[in-house]
Parts: sequence; C-alpha cells; structure tokens
Amino acid sequence: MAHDVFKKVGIKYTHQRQCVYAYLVAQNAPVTAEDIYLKLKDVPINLSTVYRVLEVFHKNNLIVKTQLGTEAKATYEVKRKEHRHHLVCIKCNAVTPISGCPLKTYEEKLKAETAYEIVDHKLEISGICPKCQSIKV
Amino acid sequence: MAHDVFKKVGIKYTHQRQCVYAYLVAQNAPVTAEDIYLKLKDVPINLSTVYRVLEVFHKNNLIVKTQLGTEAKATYEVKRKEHRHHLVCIKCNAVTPISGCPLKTYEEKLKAETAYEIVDHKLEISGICPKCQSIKV
DNA sequence: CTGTGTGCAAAATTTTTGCAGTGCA
DNA sequence: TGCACTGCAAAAATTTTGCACACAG
Repeated sequence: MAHDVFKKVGIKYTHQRQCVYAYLVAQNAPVTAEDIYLKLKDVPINLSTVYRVLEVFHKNNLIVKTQLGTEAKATYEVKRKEHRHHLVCIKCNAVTPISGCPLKTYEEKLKAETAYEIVDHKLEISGICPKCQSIKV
Repeated sequence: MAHDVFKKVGIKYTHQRQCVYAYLVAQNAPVTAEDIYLKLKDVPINLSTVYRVLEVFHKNNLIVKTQLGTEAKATYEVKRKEHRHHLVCIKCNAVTPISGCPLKTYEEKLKAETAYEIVDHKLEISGICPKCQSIKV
C-alpha cells in the first residue's frame, strides 16, 4: 500500500516514511509533527526526520498541511478521495471531521467574479462541542 | 475613533495602540506583526509591544487572528461589520478580499448535524491570480 | 556502488516573558 | 499617584539546516 503510493510519486520506501504514512492514514483528524514523533516512539525516528518526511509527502501531494485555529503548530492529514473540513472546539480543541463540502458551487461563482483560477480551499469552523456546552463555568 | 473603541472595551488609549489600530484599519488585507512593526518605523514601538497590543485587541474582539496558507507567521485584521474571506494566489501570494460569505446557511445545517454550537469560521481559498495566469513559465 | 535518507546538534524564525522604568487616567 | 503599558533582552517554541553516516535501489 504505502509501497505502491511511494513508488507512484517516485520516492524511496524507508521504514520511517512507511511508519509516518501508516500513522497518518490511521488518523481521522489532523496531527502535528510532534504528535507523530511522540506516538511513534517504538519506531526509531528523529523529529527532524518527521519534518523532512512530511515535507516530502507535502511536495508530492500525499498530505495536506494546515494551521488549525491560531495554534503555532502546523497540522498534517493524508489526502483522501473526498476532501474534509473540520470543526474545532474553542474550549477543549477537540477536532471533529465534517463530511461533505459546501463550496463546490461557490468556487464556480468566485472564478467568474474574480478571474482567479481556483485551486483549493481551506475551511475551518470553530464552535463549542457538546461536551463543553454542558460544563458549567 | 480609536479612542472610543478602546474606551468601549475598557483598555487604555496609548500612542502605540492608536498607531497599530489605525494601521490595521487602513489595510484591506491581513498583515503580520512584523509588517506592522516595520511600517510603523516613524512611531517608537517595539516588536514585543506590537505582539502585546495585538493580543489585547484579539482578546477584546477588535481583530481576527489567522494563519494564511502554510506561512509560519500569524496575520491580523480588524473586525468589520461584514466579515471577510480571502483569495490567496499560490504563485505570488497576492491577497484579494472576497465580499460576502457563502456559509451562513451552512452553519445552521452543521449545528443540527453535530450538536456543536457554531461560533465562527475561517475560509481561505487559494488560486492563481489573473496576473500570474498570464505569466508563461 | 551511488545517491537519497537519517540522526544529531546547532541555527533560524516567530512569539512570549521577566523586569525595570514610563505614562495614562 | 497607582497600575497598566512599554522597552529591552533573554527565553521559549516550532521548524530548518549542515554534516557525517546508513541504507534503498
């Protein structure tokens, strides 16, 4: 699986890359480089390597890189057939993926209005998750 | 103007805050702390102060803080009556504000689906601006 | 065997903080 | 005058880079 994916874009198949890729595929919310580094402590991998692997994946369009909320850290997520957006809780930072995307038709309209060629978009919605709503302050 | 705004949220009116605020109001695209610091070189203000002023503005809901693209730096923009989104050129990083927002009704739907209380959202669309489309590579 | 990938340590970049002094209300 | 604000310098946090060695193809 990872082997085929790497071969297709022309990058070497190494233990570290395979582990990072497998980890990303297993997640259903974006993760930071540090998350990956910490969760993969069984695997011998350096934090610099995590960053370099992510950079390679990003350049080869295997993953999406974003900044959630106003967090300093960048987050990463594998590209899936249907792209995803996220709902982030402003209290506990929980991340809930949203299926579907409301912007397909909007992009057409924008293209006509601005003469930009639309390539991609990033949507992030913030709110308060059910758990945090029930916590009294 | 700035005086009234500051008074309303209960923060002191200082020369530095007034200058940062005026600068933000004059922009029609998000700017970084460093931009502000550099553009305000006539004004005696320290970069730490810029960050602290922006933090105060942010906490008092006078500005919006975001990360454009995958840039390391955070960007800031004054809140206006109608909130704005942006179109960013992936080639030259030009930023074009978009008027109107396609997500008002979508948020209602999401609220029903996820039980989140929706607070805000961030939308950023990337594309290729007309200028860059005409440049042959 | 060749060149790409990795570890380690050090640097670069952005943002935050401690402390002493300044200035608004 | 009191307390919030600012400047300066140093620290913290995240990400990048140089170099020598290791490993995939």
